[in-house]
Amino acid sequence: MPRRVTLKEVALRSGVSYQTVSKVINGQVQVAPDTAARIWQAVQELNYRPNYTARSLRAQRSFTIGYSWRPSPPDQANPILDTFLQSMFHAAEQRGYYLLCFPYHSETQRQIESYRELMDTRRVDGFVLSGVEYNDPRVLFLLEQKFPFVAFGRSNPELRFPSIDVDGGYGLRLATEHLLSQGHRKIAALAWPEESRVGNNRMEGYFSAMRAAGIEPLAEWIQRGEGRYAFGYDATRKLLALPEEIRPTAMVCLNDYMAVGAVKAIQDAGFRVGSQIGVTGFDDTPIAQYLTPPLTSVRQPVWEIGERLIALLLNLLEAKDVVQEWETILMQPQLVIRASSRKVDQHDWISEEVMRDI
Amino acid sequence: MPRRVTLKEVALRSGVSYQTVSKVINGQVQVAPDTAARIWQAVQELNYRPNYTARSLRAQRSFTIGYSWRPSPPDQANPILDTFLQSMFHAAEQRGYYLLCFPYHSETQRQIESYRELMDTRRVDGFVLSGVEYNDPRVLFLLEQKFPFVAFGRSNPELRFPSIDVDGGYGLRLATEHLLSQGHRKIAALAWPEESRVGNNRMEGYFSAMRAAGIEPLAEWIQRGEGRYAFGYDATRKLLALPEEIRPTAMVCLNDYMAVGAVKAIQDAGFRVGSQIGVTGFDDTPIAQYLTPPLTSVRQPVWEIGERLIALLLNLLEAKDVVQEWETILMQPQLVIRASSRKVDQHDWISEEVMRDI
DNA sequence: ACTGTTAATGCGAACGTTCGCACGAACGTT
DNA sequence: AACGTTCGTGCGAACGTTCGCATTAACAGT
Repeated sequence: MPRRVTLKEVALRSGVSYQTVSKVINGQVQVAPDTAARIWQAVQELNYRPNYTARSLRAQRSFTIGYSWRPSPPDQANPILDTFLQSMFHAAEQRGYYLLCFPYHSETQRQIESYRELMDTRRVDGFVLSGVEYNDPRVLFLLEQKFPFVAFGRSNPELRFPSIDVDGGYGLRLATEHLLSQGHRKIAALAWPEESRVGNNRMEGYFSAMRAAGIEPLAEWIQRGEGRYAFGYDATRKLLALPEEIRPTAMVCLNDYMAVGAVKAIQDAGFRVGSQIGVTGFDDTPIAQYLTPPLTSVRQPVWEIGERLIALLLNLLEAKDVVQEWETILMQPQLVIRASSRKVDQHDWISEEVMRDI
Repeated sequence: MPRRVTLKEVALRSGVSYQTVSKVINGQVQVAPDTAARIWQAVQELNYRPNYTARSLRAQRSFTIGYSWRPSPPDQANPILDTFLQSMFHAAEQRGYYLLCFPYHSETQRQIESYRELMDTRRVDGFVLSGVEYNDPRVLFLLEQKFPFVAFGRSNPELRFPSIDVDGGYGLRLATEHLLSQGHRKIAALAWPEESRVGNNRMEGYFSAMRAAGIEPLAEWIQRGEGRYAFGYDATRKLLALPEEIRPTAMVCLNDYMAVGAVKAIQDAGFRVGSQIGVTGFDDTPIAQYLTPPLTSVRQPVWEIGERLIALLLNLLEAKDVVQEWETILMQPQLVIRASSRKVDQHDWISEEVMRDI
């Protein structure tokens, strides 16, 4: 590990004071052309780079952003994590920042302690939050401390902070309208518990699309539970056991895992997914397109969200004075239509799939 | 954003010099009991925390570890990323370190530049690498610069650096032996190109298990290509088109995506997966257990790998003097047996699955 | 009472930057 | 020739720590 080159060494070599070197490098002053040339040459030859720590100490800024997220259970991977992280790294790097990632603690006390530690020791200049919920303790804490942050997701409407969210309602409206267009009228929904902010946003789209089509969803059609495979399977069995006249012929699911469970339950009950019973998921999990049948799902513009979150935060950090009023930026997801929601016959989508692969 | 509390303010409040406060906090000197009490009280009251940047500048260490990884294509998510990152964050936090994550650039020049930037500016004390290959440019660069790092994965045997790898050969041996135990003799392999170091390690397990059973694998059985769904599908069609006497009745796949493609091809060809043709994957992708039939796969001890990598690196950083000779630590994966490789009849595993879900 | 030892604390310097101000030289203006 | 301006450069200080050494006070041993 070669010893570091400092400003003083560059200065010595180019025959000026080290402060002058600093100013030339940062373009803060005009110097004689040959002085500048000597300095730049020395910088090249010695391969000088300013020590980030010293610069931070002086500037009282760390040029670092903190990010932590709730890990997904091992059987239910987060399909957007990789893309989301990379998009933030890229956006940050372009403006000279890096992301510091730190562990997620589930106990509130311990969690807040992590954030406090990083801000009090001045390791980070701001935070990115994700998965915020109603009365999120991190949001309350950071607002109280007046520490800069942005969030992926909304919280209580009265809490004002810069955030970006996917318009989940729009996504579910797309899915519901698509199923309606396939001729379905009795459409069920596999949803999350009522405390879920994200879940409620998405369900609004389902309700509004149904009502716009003149259909009032029955209470029996709304199944709420943990968003997992097992719940999707069980809930769908219940739905299929309803009397013929109110038995759903399609279902929208708030995530892909529930949808996969639903597909399995439908197949086990002897129905055909797509041609008989339509199913849509949410998230467009990587495996969704490889399922049998391929799953229709809602895809979020993840890369763009990451980029815009970082831009938002850095503008906040670098703004001198302005105190803004912040609104949530809503981004529109996209419906990826595959065979699980289309009323084409089974042979049809199989050959299509085969053709694409050959 | 409340202004920071410094050592001097604590000193003022407790009536000693700020240097003494520093020493007491770091436990470097013995002081009179009441002095210590006054200092600790002031620390409490003012909620003092040492400025990390100043400490780093003085210590010439950043207490930060850099990590970057090749992003997975959006249709083929990395199933272990979340767990791997969290395990490293936790291990690092316990010893007062954090992880700085930075973008992955595919052009070698640009990529090395990222590493150089972080080490030259002293932003990180060391790196974690993953997915290293033969003659990995990052490895060569860091070795040449004598900059501390550890790696997840092996490179050329003559390059010595601390690393941990999964014994992929062992994993494939387990899978192959399991298929042999189910009565299969003609077992094919869906593999990566010959340049793949990881692929070759895994294939050794296949070859050794086959030969130990007295079977010399036919060249036709080894299909090499990109580890994706489409390749798995195509390669399996070719395998199934072989003449009856050498047509494989089972196949091991070097990852789950190829295995999913293989399953589809087998089903399209009218065979039953599991009871007729056995399939195993690798990685235990989260969705593997929800497929039809559930996929037998090889699971890596990801959490432990992350923890041990960090421990290895921190020991390296904090070791005063010792120059060690480093060997690769091999960790053993685990075979998760599901219906895709078992010769039970179809009804059998369906009811088993249903029972678990109810 | 004087010295030697130990315990408790203070002081100055350093880590590598950036920033504001001052200083001298060169230049054009009256 | 004297005077303001501009240009190019240097100097001292500061950011908040930690570290080694110096200093003082207290105390025991002769």
